[in-house]
Amino acid sequence: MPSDTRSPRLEPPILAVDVVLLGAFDASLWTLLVRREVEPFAGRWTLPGAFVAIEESLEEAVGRVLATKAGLSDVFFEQLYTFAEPGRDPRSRVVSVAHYALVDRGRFERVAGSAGSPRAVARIVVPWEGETGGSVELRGEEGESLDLAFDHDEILGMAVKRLRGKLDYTPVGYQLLPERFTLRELQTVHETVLGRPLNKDSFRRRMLASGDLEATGTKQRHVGHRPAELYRFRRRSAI
Amino acid sequence: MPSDTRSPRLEPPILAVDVVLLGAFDASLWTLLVRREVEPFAGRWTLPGAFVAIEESLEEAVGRVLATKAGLSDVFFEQLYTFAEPGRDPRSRVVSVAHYALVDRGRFERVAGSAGSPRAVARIVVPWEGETGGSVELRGEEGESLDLAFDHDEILGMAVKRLRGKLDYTPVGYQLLPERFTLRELQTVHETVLGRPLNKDSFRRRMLASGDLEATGTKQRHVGHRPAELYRFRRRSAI
DNA sequence: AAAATAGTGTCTATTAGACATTATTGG
DNA sequence: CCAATAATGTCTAATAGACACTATTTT
Repeated sequence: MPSDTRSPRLEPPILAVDVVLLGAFDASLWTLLVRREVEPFAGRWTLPGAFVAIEESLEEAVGRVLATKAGLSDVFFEQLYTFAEPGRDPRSRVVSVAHYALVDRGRFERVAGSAGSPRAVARIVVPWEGETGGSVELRGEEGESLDLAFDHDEILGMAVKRLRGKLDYTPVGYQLLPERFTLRELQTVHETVLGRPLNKDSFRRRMLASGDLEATGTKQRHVGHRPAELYRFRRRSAI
Repeated sequence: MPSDTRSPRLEPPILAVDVVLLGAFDASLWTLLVRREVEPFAGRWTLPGAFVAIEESLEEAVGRVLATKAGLSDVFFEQLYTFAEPGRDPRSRVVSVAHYALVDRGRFERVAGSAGSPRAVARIVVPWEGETGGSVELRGEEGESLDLAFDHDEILGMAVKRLRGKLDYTPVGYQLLPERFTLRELQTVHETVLGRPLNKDSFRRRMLASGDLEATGTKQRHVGHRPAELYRFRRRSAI
């Protein structure tokens, strides 16, 4: 809310949200795409998104996108970045507040399973290490390369970079797992997000020392080897 | 850019940028405020901001705010977060893309020195530790408490939190120092931002090992003690 | 019993913190 | 010479990585 009364002519942009829905399994990050029906970029793939309604908050709009395009509710998500270049949409000025959302494998695959609808899941191939950042590549079901419309490749790259950065010092990784999980599953999720192997012993110690984990007292079953303890994520108490 | 053609009625919000201009010296973070002339909140303090013009990028708008309200050019800044709650401006829906900008003490004080204009510098008092986050307090010249209009206190708190988070793993701290600086000055800036003392030896080693520093070969002068080497920030080479 | 992974214990390497010592300037 | 801070060297504590060994399940 600027107090500048001498500012240039006002621009009434269209406000939108785009959502990078992420899952982490089978040694890859995965995301949900929808096929665009209308021009421009008709027939091309995009991130799921929607225009923000009057009197609707960004969070409500994201919730609506997740419900409408993915059939999901109660999903963890966070604001990522706002994309507002004047030329990013050839029609008119569209300001998109990008978000990323995280779900566990089961929920992600249920979204993917609803065939026939104009959506797809794509495997994300990250060609850079650490938090270097940059573009990522997308592969469809047959391993074919997928191109995104608008600046959505940039949004996707930023989502991966942000997730990698947040993984170490926030409890964001738990959002990619079901309620109960083993330490090995947690490590695999971290390795998938970070794109590199982690030391098992050190990872174990670090996670158990974090205070974020609570043993459920139950173990895996029918796994063909010694079953691992199942843990639950416990929100850090204040202080 | 959503492909959802069934979305609800579109809302043409007003797009704005707000800028948290930060300096770090005298054991505090400082920020620039402007006095609001018009209703609502006439007479109250706000962050400097402006509406975004048609065909103007967010970066251009931020540059314009820094030039107009602070007389600064070539300032480091980054996008912080987008505030879009429908009720945050009582007039109409204003979506503000908040940014934070960093300058060294000299540049900050030159901004502050232009008296008479409806602006002020305020000392930021952070009542929380680490990256807990939350509100911060503002103190004017005589130590009086300053209240901000709109949700600008929330923006300010988020800027401090973000800066603390980025300090350790990005070269953002150098933006708060002039081109040449001593290791002690760098440490003082870090301590000011983080709000806690740092171990001198460990800080020295860490900074020198980072590869971000280049000794200029010149030293401080007339300092009443052994003069320290002056360093320059060197951008990390790619790879 | 064999296969496979979970979980523990211990040693080593790396990094951070503490502290003593020397170095270099202004007064 | 004295005061003050820079810069170096060394010891110790904490943390991460490596690896051996034991434990518990299914087949």
